[in-house]
Amino acid sequence: MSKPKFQIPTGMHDILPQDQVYYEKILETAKKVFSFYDFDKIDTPILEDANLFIRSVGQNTDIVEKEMFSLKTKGKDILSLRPEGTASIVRAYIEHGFSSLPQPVRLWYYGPFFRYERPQAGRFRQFWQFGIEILGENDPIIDVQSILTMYAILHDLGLKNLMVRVNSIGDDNCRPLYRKALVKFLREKSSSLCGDCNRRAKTNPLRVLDCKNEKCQETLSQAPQSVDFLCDSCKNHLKEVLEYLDELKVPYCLDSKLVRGLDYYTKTVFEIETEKDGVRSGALAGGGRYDNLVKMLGGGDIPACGAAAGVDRIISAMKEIGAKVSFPSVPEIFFAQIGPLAKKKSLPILEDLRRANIKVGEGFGKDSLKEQLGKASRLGAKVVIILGQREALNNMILIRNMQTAKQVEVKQEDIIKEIKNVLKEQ
RNA sequence: GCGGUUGUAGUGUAACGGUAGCAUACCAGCUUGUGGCGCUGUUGGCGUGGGUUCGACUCCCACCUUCCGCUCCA
Repeated sequence: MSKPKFQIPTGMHDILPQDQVYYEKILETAKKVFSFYDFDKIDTPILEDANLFIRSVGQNTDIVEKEMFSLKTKGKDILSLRPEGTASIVRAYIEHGFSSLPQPVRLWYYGPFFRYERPQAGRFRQFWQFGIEILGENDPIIDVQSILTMYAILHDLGLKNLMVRVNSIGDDNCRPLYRKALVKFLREKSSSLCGDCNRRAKTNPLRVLDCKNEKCQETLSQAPQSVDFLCDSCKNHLKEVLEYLDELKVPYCLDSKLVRGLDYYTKTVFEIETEKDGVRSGALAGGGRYDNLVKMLGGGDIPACGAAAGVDRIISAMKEIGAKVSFPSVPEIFFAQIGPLAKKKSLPILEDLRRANIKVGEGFGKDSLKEQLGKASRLGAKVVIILGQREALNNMILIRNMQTAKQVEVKQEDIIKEIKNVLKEQ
């Protein structure tokens, strides 16, 4: 009979113990910033009604067209593994009547997201994101707070050469005008654009601007720019955003070609990446304003703004620059036991140590003292406490200093006190 | 979805159309109450399925997987 062989599904990965420190470090850093800016945590389910994403992210986006993991329940509902966070949070905002809370409502989240794509650098089918949403306020300072919150976290993680790219894609008043002008331009230049661009010119013209093809970029450098078409209110909004950014001295640039692949954005859009000598990392975080989404999903006329960051990508960036993360502390104390009676008494003693908040390792499963001391040594323990048959009978216990190889015998009831003394001396 | 790339013990790596080595880790010993080393030994592998062949880890095909690029995004 052959052994069954299971493999992790495409694009998924195990987060092994040695990588957990990175995830913890990022979460911890993010939490500090979130707490300072008064964000509250929210968790939403990993599965949602597929239509929630189709409505919000957009029917014609790649995410919806080909990247959703969907399934049908026994009740015939179509559910999808969440491909992003904003839609669920807006749903929760509406469903729980958050509009009756003091506005704006500031929320943060952290968790796994899923997109059915071909895996490649910084891209997986299950990936981790943290993000924020600020709902119920349309002041441009909120946009800048979203940017700043993400920037601060990346900065605090030690990432260098961060660059914020900002753009405005207008609103329902002015975007159609821009779109029209762009389509006209694309049609005129269609012979000097690649096939992909021509296809996208029809389905989602704004995204032609993203094309990586050099020849297309050359042509597109003369394309109309969205900022030139903004209506007065959008223009002012952008102007204020940039003014706040100037005050902050955050490195940023206005990138007229920055458009995002989700349909719900209005006005401000942004991405944060690292950029050194013209080499760009690709987005580590991104977001923008979405003033129409709450209404689109059945809520009130609530403006909002948000951002999300890719944890896996941040980790690659951290590893590239050799960012320091602290590894979990190894126990300084090791417990060794000899003989059946001592072994029986060992668990209660360990419990006493745990209650006294003393971290201690053990070598149960290895019964020879030699092996246990070997393990203690390899772990780097400074002190080993030894309970043998003799000590167990006399209610005594040995404390061995691993550096000096000296050991003393103390009463079992004094073990906590004695250990604390020894640790103090270290 | 398209293009390229990858697949040999847990990990890292060899070789060959004819019985798969090496290193490291793990486990067990080195006489049973005292140290990381050392020595000895054991366990464990050709991604899957077909085809060619007397014989395939090796050649061919398909699929799966890995990584990279396109698409797109975090």
